[in-house]
Amino acid sequence: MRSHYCGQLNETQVDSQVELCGWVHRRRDHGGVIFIDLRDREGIVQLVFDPDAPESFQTAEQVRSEYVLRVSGRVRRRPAGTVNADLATGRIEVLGIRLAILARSEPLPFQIDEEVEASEEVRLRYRYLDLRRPDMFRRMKLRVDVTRMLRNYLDAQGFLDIETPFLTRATPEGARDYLVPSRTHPGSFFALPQSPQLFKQLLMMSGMDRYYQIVRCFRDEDLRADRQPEFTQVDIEASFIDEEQIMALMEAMIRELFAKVLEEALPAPFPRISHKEALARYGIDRPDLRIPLELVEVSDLMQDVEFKVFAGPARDVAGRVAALRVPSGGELTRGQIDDYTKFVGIYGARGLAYIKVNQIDKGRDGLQSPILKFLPDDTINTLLKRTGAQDGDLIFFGADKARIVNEALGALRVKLGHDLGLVERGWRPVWVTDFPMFEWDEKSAGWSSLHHPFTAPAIDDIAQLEANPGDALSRAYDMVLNGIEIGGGSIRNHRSDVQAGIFRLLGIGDNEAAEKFGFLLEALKYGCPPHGGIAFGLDRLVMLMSGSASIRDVIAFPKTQSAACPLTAAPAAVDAKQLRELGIRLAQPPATGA
RNA sequence: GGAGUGGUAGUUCAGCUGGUUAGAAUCCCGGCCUGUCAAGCCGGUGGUCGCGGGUUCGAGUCCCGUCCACUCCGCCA
Repeated sequence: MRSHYCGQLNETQVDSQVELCGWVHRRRDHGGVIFIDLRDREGIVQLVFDPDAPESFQTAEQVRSEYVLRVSGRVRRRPAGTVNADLATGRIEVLGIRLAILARSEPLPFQIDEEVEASEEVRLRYRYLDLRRPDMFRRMKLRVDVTRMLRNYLDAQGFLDIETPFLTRATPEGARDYLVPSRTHPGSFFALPQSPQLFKQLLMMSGMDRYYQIVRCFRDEDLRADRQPEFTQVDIEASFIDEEQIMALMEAMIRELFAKVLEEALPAPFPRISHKEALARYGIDRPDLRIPLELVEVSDLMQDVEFKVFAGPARDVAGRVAALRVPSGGELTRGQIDDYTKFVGIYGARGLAYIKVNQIDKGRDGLQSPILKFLPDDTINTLLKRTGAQDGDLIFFGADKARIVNEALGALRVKLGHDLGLVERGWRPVWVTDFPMFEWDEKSAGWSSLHHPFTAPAIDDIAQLEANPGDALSRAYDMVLNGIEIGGGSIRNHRSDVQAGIFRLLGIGDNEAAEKFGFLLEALKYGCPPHGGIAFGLDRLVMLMSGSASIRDVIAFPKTQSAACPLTAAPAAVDAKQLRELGIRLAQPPATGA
């Protein structure tokens, strides 16, 4: 039916007969000559029809946008002066000899490849049309290139692609599960996996040694631009390996990925930063190193100042006072500063103090700020020195609980970086290590895992761990690229006593642990190799690599922010019969509509 | 659960402080046109102003509620 893809044609086919199939991208009817841009996934080529071939010319007159055509014709060089430099096939055209309309098309709800993009709402409703756009095809193709390269790498390293169940059991901790009712066990439910975590660990206990899977995961939590209810992980686990070996293997994989797919060189090795240092310098555990701004610790300078807003948090062990120097920030208007104050309010900050640095060699008189009168000279001098302030700068301050200061100034740092055009070009990967094992959860008044409950602690003395859970570090590591966490993993607990101790610390009683994780604790007793792994967010990785603003743009059929599919109108009510078979009765009648 | 932005022709948008018959571009339809490539020129069709209520002599515009989309906070081991 077809001899070439439209986009593959070039001058080497001149004078040869070709057969093409594709969609009518555009049609230009000059009365006596008709041009049709024929599009397939590989590109666009111009067809020409003239009245010398009356049959095909008459058919071409009927053709409309997005009709599906099959054409036989002769490739020829375009006449002088009519070459289109914007088109890959612009030096040639195909003189149409025979033309068949394979399918007609009604006018589309939106135009393909228009510079004015349709709204995402419309694009998702007609996703199959949206995917016809060359931009979207390129993204899907990039995703294919990425997964192929990752598979090749992992295969070459001896990792085995092994499938794990989608119908599994709900786990306490972690995200809300998507549940699937069991017909054969009325009243019981499967859960869709949040990740294949436990299965991949069990595979290590099975002696598979090295496992990987490119696998769908499900989490019933609220959505974001980089979060979908179903998403894809590159899930990896290996036995008899420590964190150094895993990290070396994985950053080599990502380096090779960027080198082969994007022809971009990533640093070797990736820089590393401890969780503690990341919070201190960037206020966040996934720093975007493209932004040159850093938080500066000034708690020690503010403990005895008159200004209570600073002195209070400075003296509080859980508090923090930090500064953020904005180069040339003196140019910010009062209105802009008000907007940034409003911005940090989102993160719970109650204000945003600042000092304008007009002329640094004039000391106090060269500065401008409502808080200046509260600060003694030596505090000001140390502050200026420590922040490296220069004439024309502005220094923002955050003072509150450390968590609020970090989140507010961390987010402000990123926002300022973008607003002021300070974001460096390129790729800045970083490993974040030395995470705390646990964090205190105010709501449940208990410890919870920062990573997940199967992560090994840096010390394997359970008594020591239980004595000071807040100080314990874990053997977890996150790979962060340009401020986005693209992967995270850890060395796991391979001793049942350590694992059981961690469950106790997390407030999971022995009975509950036995019921929910008994199979894991049991498996740990039968010769579990030391093991660890990592999981990459494939969607986020491809989003970054394609320069997309949302993972929806790299998923063929994504959900909206309310976790619905505009194309299929899922989720939807089901027949009463289906519910009866599952032993389910609805507490509320389904909302009627559609 | 919360904050913000948006919802007007098939599509992308404009519509001021409430005031006549809601506009533009594009798409679509018809006509002209033999070298265009976002072809051009002439003409035409196309509207539940998201939905419901309220204020008013009068609502696309103001108020209340609600739905949808997007961004963010919470949430996401």
